[in-house]
This record gives sequence, C-alpha cells and structure tokens, in this order.
Amino acid sequence: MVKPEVDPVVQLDLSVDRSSPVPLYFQLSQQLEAAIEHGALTPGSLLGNEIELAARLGLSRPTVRQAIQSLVDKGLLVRRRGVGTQVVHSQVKRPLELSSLYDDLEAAGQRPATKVLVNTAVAASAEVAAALGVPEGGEVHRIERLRLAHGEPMAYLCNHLPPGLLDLDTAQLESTGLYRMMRAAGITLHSARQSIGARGAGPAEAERLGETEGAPLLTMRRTTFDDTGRAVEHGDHTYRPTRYSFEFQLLVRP
Amino acid sequence: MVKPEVDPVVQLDLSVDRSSPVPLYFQLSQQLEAAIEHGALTPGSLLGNEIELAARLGLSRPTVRQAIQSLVDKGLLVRRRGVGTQVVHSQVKRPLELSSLYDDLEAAGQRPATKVLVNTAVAASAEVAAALGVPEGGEVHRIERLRLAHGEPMAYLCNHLPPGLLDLDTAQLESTGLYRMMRAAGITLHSARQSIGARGAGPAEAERLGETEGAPLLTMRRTTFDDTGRAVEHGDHTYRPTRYSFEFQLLVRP
DNA sequence: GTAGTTCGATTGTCCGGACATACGCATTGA
DNA sequence: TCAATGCGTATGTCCGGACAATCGAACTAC
Repeated sequence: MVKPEVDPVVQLDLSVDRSSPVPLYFQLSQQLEAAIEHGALTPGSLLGNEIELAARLGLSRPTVRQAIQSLVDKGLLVRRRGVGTQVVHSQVKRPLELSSLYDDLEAAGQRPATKVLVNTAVAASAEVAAALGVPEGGEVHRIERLRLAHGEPMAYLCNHLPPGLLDLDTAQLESTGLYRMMRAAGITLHSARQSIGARGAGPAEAERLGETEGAPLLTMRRTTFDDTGRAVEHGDHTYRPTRYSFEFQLLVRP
Repeated sequence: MVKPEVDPVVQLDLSVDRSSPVPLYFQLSQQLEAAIEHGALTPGSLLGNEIELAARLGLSRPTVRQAIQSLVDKGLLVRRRGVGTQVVHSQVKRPLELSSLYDDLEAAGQRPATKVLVNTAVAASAEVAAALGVPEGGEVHRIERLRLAHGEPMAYLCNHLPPGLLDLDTAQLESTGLYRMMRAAGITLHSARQSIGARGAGPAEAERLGETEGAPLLTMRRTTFDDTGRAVEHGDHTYRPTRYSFEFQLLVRP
C-alpha cells in the first residue's frame, strides 16, 4: 500500500498595504517569493485557488493573477488548469541574466580587481564598426582591462564603445564594472547577442593571463543594445577556464 | 537644422476571428509579430495607443495589453509610459531557449548525424546521482553519442537519465535528438542548469573527436528538469571549438 | 473489474470601466 | 536665454464580473 502523498494546500499569512506606492500585485509576488525562498511554501505544495486567495487579501482576481504570473515567468510556480498552482520542486535559483563579470564576481564574494591597460579613442575596425553600427574607420572608444580575483588574472576584457556615449574615467573603470557605469549614465540595457567558444592561447594572450601558449581559453564575444536598439558596447573577452566558467539557468518558455 | 525624425505611428490592418478557438490576444500578438518580422512595422515606429487599437479591433484594452505584453516579454516591443509602445530597433532574433544541439544543427541546415557509442544501464556515480536525485550506485541509464556534421565529428555527448523514464531505442537516438524523444514521451521540460567551460583534450577525448591531445575543447554540463522539478537528464558534452560555439541572445528582465 | 461518463474544481480568456502616474511639449515666468 | 510650470497623452494599476476549457476523481454501466 502506497501512501497517498497528496500535495498540501498551504495557508500562510499574506497582507498588502494599500497606502504603499508599491503596486499590490508586486507586494504579493514578493511575499510569495519570499515564502518560497524561506521555505514556508514547500516545493510541490498547492497555492490555493485564486478566487479564495483574492478574497482573503481583499484583492481582485486579476491582481492576484498578475502576482502569480510574474512568479510563473520566473520559473518558481507552475499553473495547471483544473488542478491549481504549485511551487516548482526547487532547483530554480536565477534564470540567466545579462550579467556583468564584475557583478558576478562580487556576488560570489571574490572582491574583483580591475587593471585598465588601454583606455583611448581608436579608429573602428571592420568588425567593430559593423557591431556598433558606426562607419568603418570612424572613431570609437577602446578599453582593455585585466580582471583579477585574489590577485590572480582571471580574464582579459577588450571592449569598444560608440563615441561620446559615456565618460570613461579610468579610475572609475578600475573601481566598478562597465555595465554599472552605463546604467548610472541612464542607459537602459535591453538585450545582447553573445557567442561563447574556446581556442588556444596565442603568445600575447598567454603572457597577459599568465598561461602558457596554446593553453585552452574560454572566449566570449558580446554586443549589447539599449532599449532603443542602439548598440552600446561590443566586447571580446577571454577567460582562464581553470578560474572561470559560465554558469546559468534557463527556462523553457511555454 | 536637423530634421525632426519623428517616429511614425503605423496604421496596419489587423483583424481577429472571434469564431476561432485561438485566443484573441494570441491572434493579435501573432499578427503583430508577423508585421514586425515582415517589415510592415519598422523599428522605432510607434504602435498607436492601446485604447484606440482596442476600439479599432473591437477588443477590450486588457486583451490588447495581453497581446502587447507577450511581445514585450519577447523583446520585440518597448513600452514607455506617456509616450507609447514602439518596435525595438531590431537586432533581436530569438532569446535564448533551452535548445538541443540536434535542433540547432538542423535549423542551420547542417543535417546532423548521430552515432550511438553506448546505450546501457549503469550504476550511478556520485556526481550523476546527486544531479539526478537518485541513490549513489543505483541504476541509471547512460548514453554516449558522437554528433557529426558533414561527416566530421563535432561533439561528444554523454548523458545520464533516471531509470524507466524513457524507452531509449538506439535507432531512434540516431535519427533524432534526445529532447525530442522526451517531449514526445509527454515530458514537459521546464528548466536547466548549465555550465559552460573549456579544457584541454585528454587522450581518449582527442581520439574520439579527431583532435590532438591537449587541443582546446568547449565543454557544457547540464541538468534538465521537468515541470514537477524532477531531474530528467544530466549531460556532459564536449565540443570542438573550431566547429561549434554557443550563440544566443539574452534579454534584460525589467 | 473495467471502461466510459458525469461533475466539481480551478485556471484561462475576455469584458468595460476607473483612477494613478509618468513623459514630452508648450507655455509662462525670471 | 533659460528654467519652472502646467497640460495632454499614453501606459500602469486595479476592480468586479462572466463564461469557457481542462483536469481529476467519483460515479455509473457493462
């Protein structure tokens, strides 16, 4: 005889503050997310039907649905018609974001350091010009940086930016990441095209990263666009694979 | 004197079929997406306000909003309060999906071929057991495959699956991809954790892929989960970086 | 006992309206 | 000339309700 093993319907105390400027659906989704993170909502448990949940909170169903939908989009919940909404059996941490290496390292507690090697205006090569949408040979800004963690070189970052987009202060580049500077300048990052590959290190690369010639390197080429579709950055990065790999989670879009 | 360069408001003929079982918001979003793809809606152009659009189509605003929102989520449109909704300046093709190598190659017109090297039950190693959530030493299914394109080896794929999940027919594995077989078996893929790195080829690997020992290889380790949170597959793949790289687009989630 | 049917539960879709909020632009004022 | 103000417009949020579609389980009939 097998036990029924019925998924429990969880009752937790939720509340919303109508005087707050924070949208109600957002307050609710945050509380639900916190409950999942915190363990109050265990994986597999049912959330209880929307109608009753709305009544209990004094909200309308559309508002509750909006809150739930945002968590479904994050991969934390699954809805099934005729069944209910249940918490995904964990494993989900963070879907892939357009992350900066700097932020990633900092989040991992690695205290990243940056050494700016080059920070100057140059004529755009054919590839850079095509990526940034500027005329070939036109002026673009070139940055070469070495990213270190625990004093050891971890990655070599070569970026090109369209002229006049950002005030690229070397000191600032060494103390924070490029993406942060862009966001601080009011640029709304929207999307990026990436290509991740591998190749053997050339002599100069090997020297820069403290590897031997021919050693395997992880490479990433990326062009980033803001919400107007303008290319705001093109990067060519090489990573030491013994020190860094790309970790991410992806969701199947339904 | 600079030209005004005002983004035009586009008028295109849209229509919905109320007798169709296809949801109205979906009909609309598909037509809008087609118009963008086709060029009828040019990048930067405004979509016209929701109220009027709803009136013109005989729909309610929530329905129109739902259609627009789905395209915003895909990165095709951007909404600005007080301004309007406009088409993103292209560059956006497809956000990253949980893709199978087989499908990727087929979409690229490469006519992939698969050679199954191993297809048998084995005892789970510690790593595989942890990834699949089965007891260490318990039975799991192991598949080793060689993926070829144009007759050349491109990748070596080693996968482990929980026992009894799928009927793993060797002939079928050679004629299609693993993900397709899973979907056909009624498994709803939900999310995956991936790690992409690089390393030098060992002797056996080099032999299998036709590379020399120590040659740089691109590696991908992935665990895939279905919508109940159950791990359905754990893979350890190595790619020849001269033949393959990971290309994808990502969106910043707002 | 097994297969088919009915039925309750729950989410999916859609409506029509209301007010709040933020952006861009024109007007106004110093 | 330039900054502050006000206004129109568009999206953002929220409501309350209605019906449809689907799933699972209990029920019925064979």
